[in-house]
Amino acid sequence: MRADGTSHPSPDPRPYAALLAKGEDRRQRILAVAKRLLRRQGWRSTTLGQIAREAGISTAGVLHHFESKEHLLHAILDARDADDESHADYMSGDLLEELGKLAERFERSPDLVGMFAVLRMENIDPDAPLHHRFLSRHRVALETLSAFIRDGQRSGTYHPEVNPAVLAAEIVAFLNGIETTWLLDPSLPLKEVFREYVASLDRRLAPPSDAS
Amino acid sequence: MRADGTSHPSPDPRPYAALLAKGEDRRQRILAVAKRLLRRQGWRSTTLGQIAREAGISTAGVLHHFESKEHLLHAILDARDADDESHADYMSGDLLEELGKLAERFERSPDLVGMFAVLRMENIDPDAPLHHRFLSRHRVALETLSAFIRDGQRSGTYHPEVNPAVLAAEIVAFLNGIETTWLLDPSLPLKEVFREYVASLDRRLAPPSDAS
DNA sequence: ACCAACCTAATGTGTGTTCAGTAGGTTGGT
DNA sequence: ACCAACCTACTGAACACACATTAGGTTGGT
Repeated sequence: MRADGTSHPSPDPRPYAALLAKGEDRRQRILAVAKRLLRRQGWRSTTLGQIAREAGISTAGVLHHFESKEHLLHAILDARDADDESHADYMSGDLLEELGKLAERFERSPDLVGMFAVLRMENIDPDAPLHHRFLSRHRVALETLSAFIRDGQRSGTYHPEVNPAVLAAEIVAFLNGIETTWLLDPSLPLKEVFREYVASLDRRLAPPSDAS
Repeated sequence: MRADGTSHPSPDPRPYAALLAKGEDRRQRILAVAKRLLRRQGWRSTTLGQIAREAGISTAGVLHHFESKEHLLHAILDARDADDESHADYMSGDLLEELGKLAERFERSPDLVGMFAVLRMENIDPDAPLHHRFLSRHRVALETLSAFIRDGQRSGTYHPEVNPAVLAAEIVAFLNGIETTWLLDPSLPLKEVFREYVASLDRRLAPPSDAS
Protein backbone atom coordinates (compact mmCIF):
# COMPACT_ATOMS: atom_id res chain seq x y z
CA MET A 1 0.00 0.00 0.00
CA ARG A 2 2.85 2.40 0.77
CA ALA A 3 4.50 4.14 -2.13
CA ASP A 4 7.73 2.21 -2.24
CA GLY A 5 9.14 3.84 -5.32
CA THR A 6 9.67 1.26 -8.00
CA SER A 7 6.77 -1.03 -7.18
CA HIS A 8 3.77 -0.81 -9.50
CA PRO A 9 0.58 -2.05 -7.95
CA SER A 10 -0.92 -4.16 -10.75
CA PRO A 11 1.62 -6.92 -11.51
CA ASP A 12 2.90 -9.05 -8.62
CA PRO A 13 6.07 -10.80 -9.68
CA ARG A 14 7.39 -10.17 -6.15
CA PRO A 15 7.99 -12.99 -3.68
CA TYR A 16 5.17 -11.23 -1.86
CA ALA A 17 2.17 -13.43 -2.44
CA ALA A 18 3.83 -16.29 -4.24
CA LEU A 19 1.65 -19.08 -2.97
CA LEU A 20 -1.47 -17.01 -3.09
CA ALA A 21 -1.11 -16.80 -6.84
CA LYS A 22 -2.92 -20.10 -6.77
CA GLY A 23 -5.99 -17.91 -6.54
CA GLU A 24 -5.22 -16.45 -9.91
CA ASP A 25 -4.86 -19.97 -11.18
CA ARG A 26 -8.36 -20.88 -10.04
CA ARG A 27 -9.67 -17.65 -11.45
CA GLN A 28 -8.39 -18.64 -14.85
CA ARG A 29 -9.85 -22.09 -14.53
CA ILE A 30 -13.23 -20.62 -13.67
CA LEU A 31 -13.07 -18.46 -16.76
CA ALA A 32 -12.13 -21.40 -18.95
CA VAL A 33 -14.87 -23.60 -17.55
CA ALA A 34 -17.41 -20.82 -17.92
CA LYS A 35 -16.43 -20.26 -21.53
CA ARG A 36 -16.91 -23.90 -22.34
CA LEU A 37 -20.28 -24.08 -20.64
CA LEU A 38 -21.48 -20.82 -22.11
CA ARG A 39 -20.68 -22.07 -25.55
CA ARG A 40 -22.86 -25.07 -25.05
CA GLN A 41 -25.68 -23.78 -22.92
CA GLY A 42 -25.73 -20.04 -23.20
CA TRP A 43 -25.78 -17.61 -20.34
CA ARG A 44 -29.23 -18.03 -18.85
CA SER A 45 -29.17 -21.77 -18.52
CA THR A 46 -25.63 -22.03 -17.21
CA THR A 47 -25.71 -22.02 -13.41
CA LEU A 48 -23.09 -20.91 -10.98
CA GLY A 49 -23.33 -24.29 -9.33
CA GLN A 50 -22.42 -25.99 -12.58
CA ILE A 51 -19.45 -23.73 -13.14
CA ALA A 52 -18.38 -24.23 -9.55
CA ARG A 53 -18.59 -28.01 -9.71
CA GLU A 54 -16.57 -28.24 -12.91
CA ALA A 55 -13.97 -25.91 -11.48
CA GLY A 56 -13.73 -28.04 -8.34
CA ILE A 57 -14.96 -25.38 -5.98
CA SER A 58 -18.12 -24.30 -4.18
CA THR A 59 -20.69 -21.86 -5.53
CA ALA A 60 -19.69 -19.29 -2.96
CA GLY A 61 -16.09 -19.87 -3.95
CA VAL A 62 -16.83 -18.70 -7.47
CA LEU A 63 -18.50 -15.63 -6.07
CA HIS A 64 -15.39 -14.92 -4.08
CA HIS A 65 -13.47 -14.40 -7.32
CA PHE A 66 -16.25 -12.68 -9.27
CA GLU A 67 -18.64 -10.72 -7.19
CA SER A 68 -21.71 -11.69 -9.19
CA LYS A 69 -22.74 -13.86 -12.09
CA GLU A 70 -22.96 -10.78 -14.25
CA HIS A 71 -19.47 -9.67 -13.30
CA LEU A 72 -18.21 -13.06 -14.38
CA LEU A 73 -19.85 -12.61 -17.75
CA HIS A 74 -18.29 -9.23 -18.25
CA ALA A 75 -14.90 -10.57 -17.26
CA ILE A 76 -15.22 -13.15 -19.99
CA LEU A 77 -16.35 -10.64 -22.58
CA ASP A 78 -13.47 -8.39 -21.71
CA ALA A 79 -11.12 -11.31 -22.21
CA ARG A 80 -12.63 -11.80 -25.63
CA ASP A 81 -12.20 -8.15 -26.46
CA ALA A 82 -8.59 -8.35 -25.42
CA ASP A 83 -8.03 -11.35 -27.66
CA ASP A 84 -9.82 -9.42 -30.35
CA GLU A 85 -7.51 -6.48 -30.21
CA SER A 86 -4.43 -8.65 -30.17
CA HIS A 87 -5.45 -9.76 -33.67
CA ALA A 88 -6.74 -6.41 -34.75
CA ASP A 89 -4.04 -5.21 -37.03
CA TYR A 90 -7.14 -5.79 -38.94
CA MET A 91 -6.97 -4.27 -42.37
CA SER A 92 -3.60 -5.61 -43.34
CA GLY A 93 -3.34 -7.21 -46.75
CA ASP A 94 -6.43 -7.98 -48.72
CA LEU A 95 -9.85 -9.34 -47.98
CA LEU A 96 -9.12 -12.95 -48.77
CA GLU A 97 -6.11 -13.05 -46.54
CA GLU A 98 -8.06 -11.62 -43.64
CA LEU A 99 -10.89 -14.07 -44.04
CA GLY A 100 -8.39 -16.90 -44.13
CA LYS A 101 -7.01 -15.75 -40.80
CA LEU A 102 -10.51 -15.79 -39.40
CA ALA A 103 -10.87 -19.45 -40.28
CA GLU A 104 -7.69 -20.27 -38.39
CA ARG A 105 -8.99 -18.39 -35.40
CA PHE A 106 -12.07 -20.54 -35.37
CA GLU A 107 -9.97 -23.60 -34.79
CA ARG A 108 -7.54 -21.93 -32.46
CA SER A 109 -10.08 -20.81 -29.87
CA PRO A 110 -13.35 -22.59 -30.53
CA ASP A 111 -14.73 -21.85 -27.08
CA LEU A 112 -14.32 -18.13 -27.48
CA VAL A 113 -15.80 -18.03 -30.96
CA GLY A 114 -18.62 -20.41 -30.14
CA MET A 115 -19.50 -18.68 -26.92
CA PHE A 116 -19.67 -15.39 -28.71
CA ALA A 117 -22.04 -16.76 -31.32
CA VAL A 118 -24.32 -18.23 -28.70
CA LEU A 119 -24.30 -15.05 -26.66
CA ARG A 120 -25.12 -12.99 -29.70
CA MET A 121 -28.16 -15.11 -30.36
CA GLU A 122 -29.19 -14.82 -26.75
CA ASN A 123 -29.09 -11.03 -26.99
CA ILE A 124 -31.10 -10.50 -30.13
CA ASP A 125 -33.89 -8.89 -28.20
CA PRO A 126 -33.50 -5.10 -28.03
CA ASP A 127 -34.24 -5.37 -24.32
CA ALA A 128 -31.54 -7.95 -23.70
CA PRO A 129 -28.73 -6.68 -21.50
CA LEU A 130 -25.98 -7.07 -24.08
CA HIS A 131 -28.01 -6.23 -27.15
CA HIS A 132 -26.39 -2.91 -27.76
CA ARG A 133 -22.92 -4.31 -27.41
CA PHE A 134 -23.54 -6.97 -30.02
CA LEU A 135 -25.46 -4.75 -32.38
CA SER A 136 -22.83 -2.07 -32.47
CA ARG A 137 -20.11 -4.66 -32.92
CA HIS A 138 -22.08 -6.02 -35.83
CA ARG A 139 -22.47 -2.59 -37.37
CA VAL A 140 -18.77 -1.94 -37.03
CA ALA A 141 -17.96 -5.20 -38.78
CA LEU A 142 -20.33 -4.28 -41.58
CA GLU A 143 -18.88 -0.83 -41.90
CA THR A 144 -15.31 -2.07 -41.88
CA LEU A 145 -15.99 -4.59 -44.59
CA SER A 146 -17.89 -2.08 -46.70
CA ALA A 147 -15.11 0.46 -46.48
CA PHE A 148 -12.62 -2.23 -47.35
CA ILE A 149 -14.47 -3.14 -50.51
CA ARG A 150 -15.03 0.48 -51.45
CA ASP A 151 -11.34 1.15 -51.13
CA GLY A 152 -10.54 -1.76 -53.37
CA GLN A 153 -12.93 -0.40 -55.94
CA ARG A 154 -11.42 3.06 -55.84
CA SER A 155 -7.98 1.67 -56.40
CA GLY A 156 -9.20 -0.52 -59.22
CA THR A 157 -8.42 -3.89 -57.66
CA TYR A 158 -12.08 -4.76 -57.18
CA HIS A 159 -14.94 -4.88 -59.61
CA PRO A 160 -16.76 -1.53 -59.57
CA GLU A 161 -20.28 -2.83 -59.95
CA VAL A 162 -20.41 -4.78 -56.71
CA ASN A 163 -22.55 -3.10 -54.06
CA PRO A 164 -20.24 -2.87 -51.05
CA ALA A 165 -22.96 -2.75 -48.39
CA VAL A 166 -24.78 -5.75 -49.81
CA LEU A 167 -21.69 -7.85 -50.22
CA ALA A 168 -20.52 -6.92 -46.74
CA ALA A 169 -23.84 -8.07 -45.33
CA GLU A 170 -23.51 -11.32 -47.22
CA ILE A 171 -20.03 -11.96 -45.91
CA VAL A 172 -21.04 -11.25 -42.34
CA ALA A 173 -24.03 -13.53 -42.76
CA PHE A 174 -21.81 -16.29 -44.09
CA LEU A 175 -19.42 -15.92 -41.17
CA ASN A 176 -22.19 -15.95 -38.59
CA GLY A 177 -23.84 -18.84 -40.31
CA ILE A 178 -20.81 -21.01 -40.51
CA GLU A 179 -20.29 -20.47 -36.81
CA THR A 180 -23.83 -21.61 -36.09
CA THR A 181 -23.57 -24.56 -38.40
CA TRP A 182 -20.22 -25.58 -37.06
CA LEU A 183 -21.48 -25.46 -33.50
CA LEU A 184 -24.45 -27.62 -34.33
CA ASP A 185 -22.43 -30.09 -36.36
CA PRO A 186 -18.68 -29.99 -35.72
CA SER A 187 -18.08 -32.54 -38.45
CA LEU A 188 -18.48 -29.74 -40.97
CA PRO A 189 -15.36 -29.33 -43.18
CA LEU A 190 -14.67 -25.84 -41.94
CA LYS A 191 -11.52 -25.11 -43.87
CA GLU A 192 -12.79 -26.35 -47.19
CA VAL A 193 -16.04 -24.45 -47.03
CA PHE A 194 -14.11 -21.36 -46.07
CA ARG A 195 -11.62 -21.74 -48.87
CA GLU A 196 -14.29 -22.40 -51.42
CA TYR A 197 -16.30 -19.37 -50.43
CA VAL A 198 -13.31 -17.09 -50.35
CA ALA A 199 -12.26 -18.30 -53.77
CA SER A 200 -15.68 -17.46 -55.11
CA LEU A 201 -15.46 -14.02 -53.54
CA ASP A 202 -12.19 -13.57 -55.33
CA ARG A 203 -13.84 -14.27 -58.65
CA ARG A 204 -16.78 -12.02 -57.92
CA LEU A 205 -14.54 -9.14 -56.96
CA ALA A 206 -12.12 -9.48 -59.87
CA PRO A 207 -12.21 -6.35 -62.04
CA PRO A 208 -13.51 -6.76 -65.60
CA SER A 209 -10.82 -7.67 -68.11
CA ASP A 210 -9.59 -4.36 -69.45
CA ALA A 211 -10.50 -5.02 -73.07
CA SER A 212 -11.68 -1.48 -73.70
CA MET B 1 -70.36 -36.59 -27.13
CA ARG B 2 -73.32 -38.63 -28.28
CA ALA B 3 -73.09 -40.04 -31.77
CA ASP B 4 -75.50 -37.84 -33.60
CA GLY B 5 -75.01 -39.31 -37.00
CA THR B 6 -73.41 -36.90 -39.42
CA SER B 7 -71.33 -34.93 -36.91
CA HIS B 8 -67.57 -35.23 -37.17
CA PRO B 9 -65.79 -34.18 -34.00
CA SER B 10 -63.15 -31.78 -35.31
CA PRO B 11 -65.07 -28.88 -36.95
CA ASP B 12 -67.72 -27.14 -34.85
CA PRO B 13 -69.86 -24.98 -37.07
CA ARG B 14 -72.82 -26.19 -35.02
CA PRO B 15 -74.66 -23.95 -32.58
CA TYR B 16 -73.52 -26.56 -30.08
CA ALA B 17 -70.35 -25.13 -28.66
CA ALA B 18 -70.37 -21.94 -30.64
CA LEU B 19 -69.31 -19.64 -27.87
CA LEU B 20 -66.89 -22.14 -26.47
CA ALA B 21 -64.93 -21.94 -29.69
CA LYS B 22 -63.56 -18.83 -28.13
CA GLY B 23 -61.30 -21.28 -26.36
CA GLU B 24 -59.77 -22.26 -29.67
CA ASP B 25 -59.34 -18.62 -30.38
CA ARG B 26 -57.41 -18.10 -27.19
CA ARG B 27 -55.37 -21.18 -27.95
CA GLN B 28 -54.28 -19.66 -31.21
CA ARG B 29 -53.48 -16.39 -29.54
CA ILE B 30 -51.35 -18.16 -26.99
CA LEU B 31 -49.44 -19.87 -29.77
CA ALA B 32 -48.90 -16.58 -31.59
CA VAL B 33 -47.74 -14.79 -28.48
CA ALA B 34 -45.43 -17.64 -27.58
CA LYS B 35 -43.88 -17.63 -31.03
CA ARG B 36 -43.16 -13.94 -30.81
CA LEU B 37 -41.63 -14.21 -27.36
CA LEU B 38 -39.63 -17.30 -28.22
CA ARG B 39 -38.15 -15.52 -31.16
CA ARG B 40 -36.90 -12.75 -28.95
CA GLN B 41 -35.99 -14.50 -25.76
CA GLY B 42 -35.59 -18.17 -26.48
CA TRP B 43 -37.22 -20.99 -24.62
CA ARG B 44 -35.58 -21.02 -21.23
CA SER B 45 -35.99 -17.36 -20.47
CA THR B 46 -39.55 -17.07 -21.67
CA THR B 47 -41.90 -17.67 -18.76
CA LEU B 48 -45.44 -18.92 -18.73
CA GLY B 49 -46.43 -15.82 -16.81
CA GLN B 50 -45.14 -13.62 -19.60
CA ILE B 51 -46.99 -15.57 -22.24
CA ALA B 52 -50.11 -15.51 -20.11
CA ARG B 53 -49.97 -11.77 -19.51
CA GLU B 54 -49.53 -10.94 -23.19
CA ALA B 55 -52.35 -13.27 -24.10
CA GLY B 56 -54.60 -11.59 -21.56
CA ILE B 57 -55.01 -14.64 -19.37
CA SER B 58 -53.64 -16.14 -16.17
CA THR B 59 -50.74 -18.57 -15.94
CA ALA B 60 -53.07 -21.37 -14.99
CA GLY B 61 -55.23 -20.41 -17.91
CA VAL B 62 -52.39 -21.15 -20.29
CA LEU B 63 -51.86 -24.49 -18.65
CA HIS B 64 -55.51 -25.25 -19.14
CA HIS B 65 -54.94 -25.22 -22.89
CA PHE B 66 -51.47 -26.79 -22.91
CA GLU B 67 -50.85 -29.17 -20.10
CA SER B 68 -47.25 -28.13 -19.56
CA LYS B 69 -44.69 -25.67 -20.83
CA GLU B 70 -43.04 -28.44 -22.77
CA HIS B 71 -46.29 -29.44 -24.41
CA LEU B 72 -46.73 -25.87 -25.53
CA LEU B 73 -43.31 -25.95 -27.14
CA HIS B 74 -44.08 -29.11 -29.01
CA ALA B 75 -47.38 -27.71 -30.19
CA ILE B 76 -45.49 -24.79 -31.67
CA LEU B 77 -42.89 -26.98 -33.30
CA ASP B 78 -45.58 -29.13 -34.79
CA ALA B 79 -47.20 -26.02 -36.22
CA ARG B 80 -43.89 -25.15 -37.79
CA ASP B 81 -43.55 -28.62 -39.24
CA ALA B 82 -47.03 -28.32 -40.70
CA ASP B 83 -46.17 -25.01 -42.29
CA ASP B 84 -43.02 -26.64 -43.51
CA GLU B 85 -44.77 -29.42 -45.31
CA SER B 86 -47.28 -27.08 -46.88
CA HIS B 87 -44.33 -25.58 -48.74
CA ALA B 88 -42.52 -28.81 -49.24
CA ASP B 89 -43.16 -29.50 -52.86
CA TYR B 90 -39.55 -28.83 -52.29
CA MET B 91 -37.48 -29.85 -55.23
CA SER B 92 -39.55 -28.22 -57.89
CA GLY B 93 -37.69 -26.15 -60.44
CA ASP B 94 -34.08 -25.29 -59.88
CA LEU B 95 -31.96 -24.23 -56.98
CA LEU B 96 -32.21 -20.51 -57.53
CA GLU B 97 -35.95 -20.56 -57.67
CA GLU B 98 -36.18 -22.49 -54.44
CA LEU B 99 -33.85 -20.15 -52.63
CA GLY B 100 -35.87 -17.22 -53.83
CA LYS B 101 -38.98 -18.75 -52.32
CA LEU B 102 -37.14 -19.11 -49.06
CA ALA B 103 -36.48 -15.39 -48.97
CA GLU B 104 -40.17 -14.67 -49.38
CA ARG B 105 -40.94 -17.02 -46.57
CA PHE B 106 -38.67 -15.07 -44.29
CA GLU B 107 -40.81 -12.03 -44.70
CA ARG B 108 -44.09 -13.86 -44.69
CA SER B 109 -43.67 -15.50 -41.29
CA PRO B 110 -40.79 -13.85 -39.49
CA ASP B 111 -41.83 -15.15 -36.08
CA LEU B 112 -41.72 -18.74 -37.21
CA VAL B 113 -38.39 -18.41 -38.96
CA GLY B 114 -36.83 -16.35 -36.20
CA MET B 115 -38.07 -18.57 -33.45
CA PHE B 116 -36.67 -21.56 -35.20
CA ALA B 117 -33.26 -19.97 -35.53
CA VAL B 118 -33.19 -19.03 -31.86
CA LEU B 119 -34.32 -22.46 -30.79
CA ARG B 120 -31.68 -24.10 -32.93
CA MET B 121 -28.99 -22.07 -31.22
CA GLU B 122 -30.43 -22.95 -27.83
CA ASN B 123 -30.15 -26.64 -28.66
CA ILE B 124 -26.61 -26.81 -29.89
CA ASP B 125 -25.54 -28.85 -26.91
CA PRO B 126 -25.77 -32.59 -27.58
CA ASP B 127 -27.52 -32.90 -24.22
CA ALA B 128 -30.15 -30.31 -25.06
CA PRO B 129 -33.66 -31.74 -25.31
CA LEU B 130 -34.20 -30.82 -28.96
CA HIS B 131 -30.66 -31.29 -30.15
CA HIS B 132 -31.38 -34.40 -32.13
CA ARG B 133 -34.38 -32.89 -33.84
CA PHE B 134 -32.40 -29.91 -35.05
CA LEU B 135 -29.31 -31.85 -35.97
CA SER B 136 -31.16 -34.35 -38.08
CA ARG B 137 -33.13 -31.59 -39.76
CA HIS B 138 -29.84 -29.91 -40.55
CA ARG B 139 -28.40 -33.11 -41.98
CA VAL B 140 -31.47 -33.60 -44.13
CA ALA B 141 -31.18 -30.07 -45.51
CA LEU B 142 -27.52 -30.70 -46.28
CA GLU B 143 -28.29 -33.99 -47.94
CA THR B 144 -31.14 -32.58 -49.99
CA LEU B 145 -29.04 -29.72 -51.27
CA SER B 146 -26.12 -32.00 -52.06
CA ALA B 147 -28.29 -34.39 -54.00
CA PHE B 148 -29.82 -31.49 -55.84
CA ILE B 149 -26.45 -30.22 -56.98
CA ARG B 150 -25.24 -33.68 -57.86
CA ASP B 151 -28.29 -34.21 -60.03
CA GLY B 152 -27.67 -30.96 -61.83
CA GLN B 153 -24.12 -32.05 -62.48
CA ARG B 154 -25.19 -35.40 -63.84
CA SER B 155 -27.60 -33.77 -66.24
CA GLY B 156 -24.98 -31.28 -67.33
CA THR B 157 -26.73 -28.13 -66.14
CA TYR B 158 -24.22 -27.54 -63.34
CA HIS B 159 -20.47 -27.21 -63.41
CA PRO B 160 -18.93 -30.64 -62.72
CA GLU B 161 -16.01 -29.46 -60.60
CA VAL B 162 -18.02 -28.03 -57.78
CA ASN B 163 -17.94 -30.16 -54.64
CA PRO B 164 -21.61 -30.72 -53.82
CA ALA B 165 -21.15 -31.36 -50.11
CA VAL B 166 -19.00 -28.28 -49.62
CA LEU B 167 -21.26 -25.99 -51.55
CA ALA B 168 -24.29 -27.36 -49.76
CA ALA B 169 -22.64 -26.59 -46.44
CA GLU B 170 -21.89 -23.09 -47.61
CA ILE B 171 -25.46 -22.46 -48.69
CA VAL B 172 -26.86 -23.73 -45.41
CA ALA B 173 -24.38 -21.57 -43.55
CA PHE B 174 -25.42 -18.54 -45.54
CA LEU B 175 -29.09 -19.21 -44.85
CA ASN B 176 -28.54 -19.70 -41.14
CA GLY B 177 -26.31 -16.68 -41.01
CA ILE B 178 -28.67 -14.35 -42.73
CA GLU B 179 -31.36 -15.40 -40.30
CA THR B 180 -29.12 -14.55 -37.38
CA THR B 181 -28.01 -11.29 -38.88
CA TRP B 182 -31.52 -10.30 -39.81
CA LEU B 183 -32.76 -11.01 -36.31
CA LEU B 184 -30.04 -8.91 -34.77
CA ASP B 185 -30.46 -6.06 -37.21
CA PRO B 186 -33.78 -6.05 -39.09
CA SER B 187 -32.68 -3.11 -41.19
CA LEU B 188 -30.66 -5.53 -43.28
CA PRO B 189 -31.67 -5.46 -46.96
CA LEU B 190 -32.82 -9.04 -46.96
CA LYS B 191 -34.02 -9.31 -50.52
CA GLU B 192 -31.03 -7.67 -52.10
CA VAL B 193 -28.51 -9.76 -50.22
CA PHE B 194 -30.44 -12.83 -51.14
CA ARG B 195 -30.68 -11.92 -54.79
CA GLU B 196 -27.02 -11.04 -54.97
CA TYR B 197 -25.92 -14.29 -53.39
CA VAL B 198 -28.19 -16.40 -55.54
CA ALA B 199 -26.93 -14.65 -58.66
CA SER B 200 -23.38 -15.47 -57.66
CA LEU B 201 -24.36 -19.07 -57.08
CA ASP B 202 -25.75 -19.10 -60.58
CA ARG B 203 -22.43 -18.03 -61.98
CA ARG B 204 -20.48 -20.50 -59.92
CA LEU B 205 -22.67 -23.35 -61.00
CA ALA B 206 -22.76 -22.49 -64.68
CA PRO B 207 -21.17 -25.28 -66.73
CA PRO B 208 -17.98 -24.43 -68.62
CA SER B 209 -18.56 -23.08 -72.11
CA ASP B 210 -18.55 -26.16 -74.34
CA ALA B 211 -15.62 -25.14 -76.49
CA SER B 212 -14.23 -28.68 -76.71
C1' DA C 1 -75.79 -32.61 -14.01
C1' DC C 2 -71.99 -31.70 -16.87
C1' DC C 3 -68.35 -29.60 -19.15
C1' DA C 4 -65.17 -25.99 -20.93
C1' DA C 5 -62.87 -22.00 -19.70
C1' DC C 6 -61.10 -19.84 -16.73
C1' DC C 7 -59.34 -17.84 -11.68
C1' DT C 8 -56.72 -17.51 -7.02
C1' DA C 9 -53.84 -19.61 -3.87
C1' DA C 10 -50.52 -22.91 -2.45
C1' DT C 11 -46.41 -25.96 -3.30
C1' DG C 12 -41.86 -27.24 -4.54
C1' DT C 13 -37.79 -26.73 -6.85
C1' DG C 14 -33.85 -24.28 -8.77
C1' DT C 15 -30.80 -20.54 -8.38
C1' DG C 16 -28.26 -16.12 -7.33
C1' DT C 17 -26.68 -13.99 -3.43
C1' DT C 18 -25.52 -13.03 1.49
C1' DC C 19 -23.61 -14.34 5.90
C1' DA C 20 -20.73 -15.97 9.20
C1' DG C 21 -16.98 -18.67 9.86
C1' DT C 22 -12.28 -21.59 9.11
C1' DA C 23 -7.54 -22.49 7.52
C1' DG C 24 -3.39 -20.87 6.45
C1' DG C 25 -0.02 -17.37 5.29
C1' DT C 26 2.24 -12.54 5.69
C1' DT C 27 3.47 -8.21 8.01
C1' DG C 28 5.17 -5.36 11.54
C1' DG C 29 6.07 -4.30 16.15
C1' DT C 30 8.42 -5.99 20.35
C1' DA D 1 11.36 -15.65 18.42
C1' DC D 2 6.77 -14.31 19.23
C1' DC D 3 2.33 -12.30 18.79
C1' DA D 4 -1.51 -9.51 17.21
C1' DA D 5 -3.57 -7.74 13.10
C1' DC D 6 -4.69 -8.64 8.66
C1' DC D 7 -4.90 -10.86 4.24
C1' DT D 8 -6.57 -14.44 0.61
C1' DA D 9 -9.09 -18.56 -0.46
C1' DC D 10 -12.34 -20.78 0.50
C1' DT D 11 -16.95 -23.62 2.89
C1' DG D 12 -21.82 -24.61 4.53
C1' DA D 13 -26.04 -22.94 5.68
C1' DA D 14 -29.60 -19.64 5.19
C1' DC D 15 -32.32 -16.28 2.30
C1' DA D 16 -35.12 -14.44 -1.26
C1' DC D 17 -37.12 -14.74 -5.24
C1' DA D 18 -38.79 -16.60 -9.73
C1' DC D 19 -41.05 -20.09 -11.88
C1' DA D 20 -43.65 -24.37 -13.34
C1' DT D 21 -47.04 -27.03 -11.68
C1' DT D 22 -51.13 -28.50 -8.78
C1' DA D 23 -55.50 -28.12 -6.16
C1' DG D 24 -59.78 -26.45 -5.70
C1' DG D 25 -63.22 -23.13 -6.77
C1' DT D 26 -66.40 -20.18 -9.94
C1' DT D 27 -69.06 -19.08 -13.94
C1' DG D 28 -71.91 -19.84 -17.78
C1' DG D 29 -73.63 -22.36 -21.47
C1' DT D 30 -76.08 -26.96 -22.79
